[in-house]
Amino acid sequence: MEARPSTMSPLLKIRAERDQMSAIERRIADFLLEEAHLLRDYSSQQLANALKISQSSVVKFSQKLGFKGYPDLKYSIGEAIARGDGADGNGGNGGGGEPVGEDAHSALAENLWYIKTRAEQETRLINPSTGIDAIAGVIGKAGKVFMIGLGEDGIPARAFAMRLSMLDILTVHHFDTVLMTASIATATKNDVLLVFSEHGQQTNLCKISRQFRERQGNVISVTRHSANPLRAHADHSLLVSAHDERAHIEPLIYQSALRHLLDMIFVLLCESGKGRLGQLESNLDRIRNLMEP
Amino acid sequence: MEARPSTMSPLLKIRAERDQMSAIERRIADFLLEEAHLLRDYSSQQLANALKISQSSVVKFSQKLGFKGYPDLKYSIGEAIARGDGADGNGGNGGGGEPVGEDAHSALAENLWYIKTRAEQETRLINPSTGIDAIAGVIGKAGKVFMIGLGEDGIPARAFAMRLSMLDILTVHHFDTVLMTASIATATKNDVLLVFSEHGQQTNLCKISRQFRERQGNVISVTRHSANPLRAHADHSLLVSAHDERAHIEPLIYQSALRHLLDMIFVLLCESGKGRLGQLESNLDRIRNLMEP
DNA sequence: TGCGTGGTCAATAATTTATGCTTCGACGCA
DNA sequence: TGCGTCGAAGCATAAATTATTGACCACGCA
Repeated sequence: MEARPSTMSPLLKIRAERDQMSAIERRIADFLLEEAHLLRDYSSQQLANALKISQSSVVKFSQKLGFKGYPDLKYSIGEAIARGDGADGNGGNGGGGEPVGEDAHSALAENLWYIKTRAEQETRLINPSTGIDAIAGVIGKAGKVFMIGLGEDGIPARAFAMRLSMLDILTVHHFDTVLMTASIATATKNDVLLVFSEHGQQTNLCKISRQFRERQGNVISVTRHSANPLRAHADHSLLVSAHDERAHIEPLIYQSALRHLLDMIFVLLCESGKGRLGQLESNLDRIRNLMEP
Repeated sequence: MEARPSTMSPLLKIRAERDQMSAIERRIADFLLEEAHLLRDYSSQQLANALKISQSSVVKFSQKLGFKGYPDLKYSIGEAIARGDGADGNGGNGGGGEPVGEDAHSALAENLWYIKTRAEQETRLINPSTGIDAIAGVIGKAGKVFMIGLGEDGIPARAFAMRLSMLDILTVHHFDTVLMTASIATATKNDVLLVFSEHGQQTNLCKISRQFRERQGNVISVTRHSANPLRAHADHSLLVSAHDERAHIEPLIYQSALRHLLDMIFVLLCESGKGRLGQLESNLDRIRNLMEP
């Protein structure tokens, strides 16, 4: 049993999991995020009353998050508030110790980076390290790696595909379900399919995943941390948590957090020995030769 | 009755009152002052056992100090510890930075993020905000925006192109110098060309830039912060600073810093009024419609 | 010695939390 | 469409924790 949700702010964790929650759980989560400071005088029963739900739901909520029970959650949130963590949006710069930028641009840049940092932390929390290892292992041992991502999801897919190619991992990348359907006809047991889809709702991608699994391939989904059919069809899944109320900001931080996750896996692959780094070096050399002279 | 012992740290209060306490109370006080961090997993009964006293003494102790009861005291001490208050005497980690992650993965992830953060800061420093404004202005007013980037440089180019399209900015993106050469035949005065090239050494890209300028277009180079020919041929330039001795890491942070820079520009464009956000919204809606039903 | 006071504890009442069981609704699959 | 499975929510209740009560003891003082 996991003793406690790491040393990280429980509020961060709650935000991270929020998407994957049921309606009632979300009610609790929102209350905690908004009104955390009121929690001190709330018993689980009172909290349940305030939200018009049953007391047991509150307890189960706490346990699902990895706390021993409601009092443990409450205690932990108390700590977080005292620390100035989370909750207030971007408020008192609590953690980083960065000096505040003097001009508008610096402020904007810092703020954006701060949000990205939070998303990265949330994302880290929801991807168990055993899962990441497993995924790195599967990719490292794969025969062929197939990748697909539509629209904006195609970008990280392509970036990751390039990276893998540099490690001499045979990678096939498509922007297109039709081409991909054709490609996976050649898939066999040791192959891997990475499916990128922020919301995981495309039925076409689900179909492709199913076909791929019928051929004994390993499917890895890469989606937002929400319940979604794509994830359900996958052997492994990578999850991303990234939130901002502004619709034009959210995609930026989604991509940033995802990128970091993939970077992690790339680094793990690089450092998994087996001369990966040597392969990378020689590929870089060849590219340099091609470009410069 | 005093609802709560003011806002003063409970540990201070305990120390203050310690001298006027009975022997047993003093036992409790000392334990709390010394071992406050253990309190989290102690119920009033357990604490009593540990001190070989009765549970009711613990409760009465709490109430005497002005707390509603034992849980209230416990909560309050939890806050105090989180705040770094009193107790530990030597001030521990000075109150600054983040706690170090517990497992290898967290450490790796945090370290990588730290390096990215540094690169972002460096990058911010070398791009004058006037330059960024100018570039955002040029793009915002452009007729067509052309983009090119070869190999890995194609990825941020493509990502940025997608973003601009969402703002109803007409964008043409190529991975290929040949196609690009053809495309820019249509370029005119208000058009913009963004050239992505980490090292800025490709002569083909320089040529394209030159041709583009001959047609009165605006050329923006996106390169590393080094003296390079591409930059020399551009009207504006975006610069990226990203360093790491490990060859497999450096590209990651280069991309990250670059991405952030482009994100900044995107946000500036979004917030430059003129109904940009509205356009973005409606584009997002249309995409959602296309994907889901 | 006898009395009042303050402190402690064991027993128990009250409250709070955790769990088992049941029902309900969503979803995948045939 | 219908069926089976699964998870989520609530109710009832068991378990635990916490708060209170009253008895007992030690001590100071008249």
